[in-house]
Amino acid sequence: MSLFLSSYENRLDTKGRVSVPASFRASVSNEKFAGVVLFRSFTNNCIEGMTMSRMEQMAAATDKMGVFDSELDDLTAMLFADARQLAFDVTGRIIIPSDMLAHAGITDSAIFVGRGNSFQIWNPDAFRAAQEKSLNNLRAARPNLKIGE
Amino acid sequence: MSLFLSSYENRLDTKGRVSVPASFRASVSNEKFAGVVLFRSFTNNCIEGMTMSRMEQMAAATDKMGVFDSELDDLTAMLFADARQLAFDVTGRIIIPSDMLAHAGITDSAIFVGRGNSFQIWNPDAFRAAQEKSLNNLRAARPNLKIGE
DNA sequence: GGTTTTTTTATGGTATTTTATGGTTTTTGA
DNA sequence: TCAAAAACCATAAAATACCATAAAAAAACC
Repeated sequence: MSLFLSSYENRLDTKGRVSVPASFRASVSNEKFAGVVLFRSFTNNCIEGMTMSRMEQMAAATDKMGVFDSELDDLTAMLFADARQLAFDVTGRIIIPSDMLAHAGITDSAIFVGRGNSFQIWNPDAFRAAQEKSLNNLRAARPNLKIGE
Repeated sequence: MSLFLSSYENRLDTKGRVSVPASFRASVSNEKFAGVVLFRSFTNNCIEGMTMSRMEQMAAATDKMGVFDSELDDLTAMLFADARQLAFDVTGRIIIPSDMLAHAGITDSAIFVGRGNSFQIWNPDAFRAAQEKSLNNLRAARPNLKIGE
């Protein structure tokens, strides 16, 4: 799977359709499902997005936990119950459900934000503010990311 | 097997018929049994649903427990004795048995809730309350789900 | 290097199909 | 024979596919 990189701001039309950035579509192009899976973020006021195969990996990961585990309940409730699979139309657009738009405070335009193996969709202004905050957090405390094991 | 994602609220008609959401039917479409298996949840006031092949996986998983385990007795009683297989009619509807409706408190409408490899059927109001609770739980403590090994 | 041409991408509107849902008729089986 | 279940038919609403154009990016050209 190729990575979701960079940020792209696109307009919503009257029917709520919005183009998924071409470069994101390219990242999905060799998936069997030609579209994306979205769900409301429970950490930010934004929408989380990923490929279907990534979602299937999530399901496989939950299978390794106990089937009747109560912690798992909450997680699968938000991950799967809230998720929507949205196919691209011919020109590469999706219609973001209105409850998700409300959650993210998106009205007339949305910004698609690359997150590596996934992406997010934000209200453009809210994103810029959050981005500023992330920068300050990182300056205050350098993260401990290791590439070699 | 494709995943059960998202939530769909559908009405029951006077005869108790309710449409299984089209996307759920799609998840079942390459199964040999064109329908679903339901049983009463013993963790929530709802109905558990899955494909026949998932049910077979469950049977295989119970084999890993001791044959004369007393927990297994109760589990298999609910899983297999209580389970009903319901075929879709031409338009994709099923009739949910009345004891299951009573268990879930479903009267005039039901919400089909994706859970990844399975799904649930809830009273819509009860589901929304439970969902709110899950969201709060997750916000309080971020779950630790790892996809890489 | 700058200009023109071509291609890709984003966006707007319309037509078609699918889906949910209500009702009626036929079949089954007790 | 009668009631319950299954099959059949019809329709409105929602979702999806289709077509057409404008804007932007990339490529080709001088």
